[in-house]
Amino acid sequence: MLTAERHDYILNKLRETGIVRLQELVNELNCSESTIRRDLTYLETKGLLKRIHGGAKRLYTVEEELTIKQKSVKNVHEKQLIGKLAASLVTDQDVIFIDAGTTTLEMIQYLPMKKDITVVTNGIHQATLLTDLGIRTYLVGGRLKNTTKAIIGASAIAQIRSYQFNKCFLGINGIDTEFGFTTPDPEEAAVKHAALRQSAHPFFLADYSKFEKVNFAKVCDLDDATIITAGINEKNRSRYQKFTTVLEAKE
Amino acid sequence: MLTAERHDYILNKLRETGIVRLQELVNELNCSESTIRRDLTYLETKGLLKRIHGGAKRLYTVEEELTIKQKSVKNVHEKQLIGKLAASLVTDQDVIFIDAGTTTLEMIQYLPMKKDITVVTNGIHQATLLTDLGIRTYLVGGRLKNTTKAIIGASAIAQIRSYQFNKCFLGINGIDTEFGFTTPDPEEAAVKHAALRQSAHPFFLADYSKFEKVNFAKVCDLDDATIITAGINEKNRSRYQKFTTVLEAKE
DNA sequence: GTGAAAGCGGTTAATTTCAATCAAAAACAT
DNA sequence: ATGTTTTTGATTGAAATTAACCGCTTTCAC
Repeated sequence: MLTAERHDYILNKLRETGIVRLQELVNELNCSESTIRRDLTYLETKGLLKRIHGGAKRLYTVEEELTIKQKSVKNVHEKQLIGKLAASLVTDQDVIFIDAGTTTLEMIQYLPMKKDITVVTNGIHQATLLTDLGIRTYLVGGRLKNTTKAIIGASAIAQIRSYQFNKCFLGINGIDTEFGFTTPDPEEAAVKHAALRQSAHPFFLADYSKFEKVNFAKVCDLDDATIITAGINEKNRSRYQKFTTVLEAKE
Repeated sequence: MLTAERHDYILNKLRETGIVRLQELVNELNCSESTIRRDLTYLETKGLLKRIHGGAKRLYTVEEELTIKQKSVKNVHEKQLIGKLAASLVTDQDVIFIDAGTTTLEMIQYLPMKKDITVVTNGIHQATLLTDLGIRTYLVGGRLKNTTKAIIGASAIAQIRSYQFNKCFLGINGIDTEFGFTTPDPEEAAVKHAALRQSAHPFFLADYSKFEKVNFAKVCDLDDATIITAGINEKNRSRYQKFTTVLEAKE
């Protein structure tokens, strides 16, 4: 039994049942407790499951319980640096897409210097803030997702397809050399993908915690977009620069 | 039975029934009283439920947030009465449109009793509140108007035209026997008109201060929709009842 | 009121699960 | 074949989880 085989087995079982017991896995996979423990620990560092006493569970439910406000507390400083750098890339006359999410929210406050821009967004909070700042704002229509306050669904994607953007700024949950850019919700991934395809210059905004993580739904490959980050360690910087452009925001 | 499994079970049951009894859980989960007690205590510290004598209940953070938002609004009491009456007109399986504006906002808090409804809205605040209450919500896309946080424009109208509503609930600024329903912004009037045309039963929500007023842009004639109001005086009631149905909300 | 029943929090001891360590086994490169 | 790295399985004491028990408070019927 190969390591990767066990990992697949565990993830598949998790996807079906939502929860797995360590002892069950020991029986079903015919290996020792230690091995399963190691597997679970590894898969947790990759962000693919959540370990619990006696086994592991899918983190989709956990993801839901975190509200936007709780999330926005994390890595605020890095996100502000990223936001500042991202906003500096926007020039006059630009038509840009800004994704829902906490990281992209940070860039909006730095936008007003750019007098004449048009912004399309699928985030409620983004839209509110943008109009408050007097920026010409279009909100994409469609179904509203409760947890992230993002507009998703076929209608949203159809609308995005009818626009052309100079740049788009997307949030992302996981960045991995093998699996590319990933996010937990397939519908959100589809929206991001649509925006990306309509953009001349697509950017992903991601603080250091997003690297070496994999989520359920893939948006695109690493070389399809530029990464804007901050607080990244030396190892990850050199590793990911081989695959795509990595812009690092500093003080 | 793993800890996390029990927690999920408890929270799900709570979400459905609103209240759980400790002894019920002991039977259903096959574990001791102490264990359930510990679970409930833990979940309470996490802010996921409220312990009560004999079990636990769901907590409504949403209602508390409501009271904060309501402060800067005029004629709150009348608007609440109107909102309650309007919500009572919504039945299971309905697909309804709710307009942007403060009056329509009041009706949303009374909606959750209606289990299975779908709501389309052009108001940012409406959309946020609706999803918080767990109602299936679609936001119309288009340009976002700064002052009222309403979505307007050709794209919004085109989207509304692609839906069919059982009912629509619209706010309005002026009601007059001669000029009908009017509002200051022609673009908002156009959105209201579009929603009205797609609805089997259109309603206008208006407190007493809106009668005998005329604004710039006309939405439709008096007999095109039903009026839901409160605090109206005797003279206006008899006058407007000649033209259309007037529902009056009382204590 | 009064007593019985139900519910409460805290303590305890037994059991299960955990992380860390180490040595054997397997895979790999030279 | 030899040495090196990776993977695995067994063992350990520590930590977490559990059911059962205790004395106390609340609730309810009479």
